Amino acid sequence: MARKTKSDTEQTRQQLIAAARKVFALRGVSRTTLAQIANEAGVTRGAIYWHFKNKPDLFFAMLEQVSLPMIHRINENLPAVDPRDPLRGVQASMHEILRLMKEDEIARTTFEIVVLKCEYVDEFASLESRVIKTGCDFMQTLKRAYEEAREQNLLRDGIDPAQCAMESFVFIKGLIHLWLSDVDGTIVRGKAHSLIDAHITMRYKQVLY
Amino acid sequence: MARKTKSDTEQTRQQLIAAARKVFALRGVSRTTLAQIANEAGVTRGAIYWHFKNKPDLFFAMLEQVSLPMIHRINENLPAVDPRDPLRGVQASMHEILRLMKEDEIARTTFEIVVLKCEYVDEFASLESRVIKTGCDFMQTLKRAYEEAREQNLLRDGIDPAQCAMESFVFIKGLIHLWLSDVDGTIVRGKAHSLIDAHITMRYKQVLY
DNA sequence: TTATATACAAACGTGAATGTTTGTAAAGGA
DNA sequence: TCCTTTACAAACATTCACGTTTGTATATAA
Repeated sequence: MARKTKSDTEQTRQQLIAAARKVFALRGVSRTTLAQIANEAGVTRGAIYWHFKNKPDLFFAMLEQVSLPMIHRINENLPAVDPRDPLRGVQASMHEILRLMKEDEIARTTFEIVVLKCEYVDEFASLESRVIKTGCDFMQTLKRAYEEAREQNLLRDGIDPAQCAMESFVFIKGLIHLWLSDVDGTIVRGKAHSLIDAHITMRYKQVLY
Repeated sequence: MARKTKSDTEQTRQQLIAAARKVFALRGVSRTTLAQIANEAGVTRGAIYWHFKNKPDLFFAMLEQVSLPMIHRINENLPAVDPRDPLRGVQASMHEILRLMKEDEIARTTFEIVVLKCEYVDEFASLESRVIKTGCDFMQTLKRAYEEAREQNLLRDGIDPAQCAMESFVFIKGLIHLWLSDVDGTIVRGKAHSLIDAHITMRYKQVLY
C-alpha cells in the first residue's frame, strides 16, 4: 500500500470513525466486526489497527468526537438565552437537545448507539460513569438556573431548585430515550417539543399565556 | 445422562432461565455464552438446546417470566388505590415500580438487562416495539387517571390529561434508567421517592401539606 | 539522493462459540 | 416386562472474529 500524505491519513481516520458509527448503529456495537467497519470505510482491518488499539478504543474515539463539543455547547448556552428569565434558558437548552437529535445525524446516531446499541459491560462499563458524570454537570447547570429563577421570583412556590433540577434531568433523560425508541415517530417525536413546554410551564409561578 | 421426572425437567428449565438472567446481567447478553449459562445452571449446553431454540429464545423466555405478571400488576392496581383521589393511585403505582426494583431481585436484574445489558438489534430489535407497547398501555392507564382527577377538580388548571400522562411516563422512564445507572446510589436512588412525590404534587390544583 | 519511518494491505495462526449429531440411562406407557 | 420416548451429556465439525506479523510503496527528513 502506498503511503498517504498527512491530511490523507487524518481523512482515513475520520472515515473509520464515521464508518464505525454507521455500522455500530446498524448492527449494534458487539456484533459489528472490525472487518465490517473497514469495509464500510473502504480500507482493510490493517488501517483500523494502525489508528486504534482495538474496538473499544475506536468506540470511545467515535464518542469523544461528538460528546465533548456537545456537552460544552449545551451547558455554555443555557444561561445566555435570557438573563431576565432563566426558565427560558432551561427550555431553550431542552429544545436544543431535541433539535440536535433531529437535524444533526452524527449526534443522533451517536445517541442511538449509546442508548440502544451498546451493552454497558466490561470495557464499555466505564461509559456508564461517564454518562452519569455528564448528567451531573447538566444537573448543576439546571440547578443554578432554577435558583436564579427563584431569586427572580419566577419559580412556583414550594419547589426546591435542586429537586426541580433533578426532575428536569430525569425528564430529559426519559424524553431522549423515548424519542429514540419511537422510530416511526407516532408516539413521542411529534409531541416532544410541546412536552418540554408543558414541563417548563408547570414550574412557573404565574402561568403565562 | 439419567432421565429426570417431569418436575425435575421443569426445575432444570427454571434453573436455566435464572442462570441466563444472572449471566446476562453480569456479562451482557451478547457476550454471554450458552456454555456460561449452562455452567451456571450446573448442566451442559445440551440441556439448553433441549429446552430452547437458541439464545434469543431463552432471552425472551426469561423476559416473559417477569414482564407479563409485572405489567398486569402495575396497571391493575393503579385505579384501585383510592377512588376518591386518582393522583394518589398514580403516585402509588410509581412508588410500586421503585419498590419492585429495590426489593425484587428478579425484577431488578431483568430491568437492568433490558436497559443496560442488551443491544436492540437483529433478533432483539423486536424488544423495542414490545417496550414501546407496554409503555403505551401504561400511558393509557395514566391518562384515564388524570382525566378522572380533572373531573374531580383535583388537577391543576391548564393541564391536558393526555399530555400530562405522557410527561409522567417520560418521567418514570427516565427515573428507571437513572436509578439503574446510579449503581452506588449516591445520585438518584436516595431521592427517587421524594422525586415522585414532587412530580405528583406539581399536578395538584391545591398544593397539599 | 538515499535512508528511514509511515500508512496501510495481505496473509497467518488461534481460540472460541455455535449448531448438530450421537450416545445413553432412566421414566412412563402398553 | 419390554419398548419407546425423554432429557439431557458428550463429541464433532464449522465458522468466524481477533490480534499479530509480514510485506510494500511512498512521503519525508537528512
